[in-house]
Amino acid sequence: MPHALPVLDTAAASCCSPITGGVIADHDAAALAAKFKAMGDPTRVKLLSMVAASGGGEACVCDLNESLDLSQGTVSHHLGLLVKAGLLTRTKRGTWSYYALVPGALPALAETLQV
Amino acid sequence: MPHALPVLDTAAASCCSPITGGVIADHDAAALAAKFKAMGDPTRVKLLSMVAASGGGEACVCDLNESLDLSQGTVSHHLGLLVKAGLLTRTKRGTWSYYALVPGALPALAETLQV
DNA sequence: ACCTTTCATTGACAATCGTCGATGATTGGG
DNA sequence: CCCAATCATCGACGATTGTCAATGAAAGGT
Repeated sequence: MPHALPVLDTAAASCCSPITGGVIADHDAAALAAKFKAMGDPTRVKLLSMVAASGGGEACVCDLNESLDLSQGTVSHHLGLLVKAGLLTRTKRGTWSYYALVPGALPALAETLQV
Repeated sequence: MPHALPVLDTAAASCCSPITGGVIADHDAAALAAKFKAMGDPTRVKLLSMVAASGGGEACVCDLNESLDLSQGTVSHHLGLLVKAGLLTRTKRGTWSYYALVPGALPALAETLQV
């Protein structure tokens, strides 16, 4: 390739190593960020942990509420965010609401962090 | 166990399955949430991806800047947040700044998401 | 010595977030 | 039929966030 632009060439050589590939697409970056954002709050991390650790993989709001020292409305709000992010599911049985992990959601996220 | 409190017992049986254990401690929840929060923005996810995909594991700001359609100051701000969160390191060489992944930081996070 | 380049930092602004109290919607029981 | 319990939703508030334009700091080249 004759007539390459020498100015650009030397500039690149002196400073920048090109991004070699594997850079995430905009759409995927947004989707990933949305899930991480949902986990970017201590209360929601604790909620996920409680649900994951609860027997049968399900937890009732009455459990989650009383061990969090937050108003009931606030806890409900956090749970709603986790559902909207695709990390939890909500099932109403009678008067009670039960939350469970979306199967595979957290492992799928973990995958994106592996080398 | 005689003399268990029947009211509490039946209440628990009708509603709540107890958190069986393994619930994350407050301090750990906060630490985890801080890292996830740092990844809870599309721009920062792309930055991490670019650094991870760059040759030699290092990326210069001049690279990162020009492919992001954001002001230089904004990109620098995001990079600073990722450094503060313990996900990236910054090394100045001459006029240029190079960012690299903190070794093991992302795999450690991935570990916390595994079943 | 000056000027340019590279990058971090500051100040400012709108937008979003976490929280609460209060209200609303369902369900179950007397 | 009404009442109590469970939980979601709403309105409001202070605090934090993402962004930019502008400025500051340090290094290199001429």
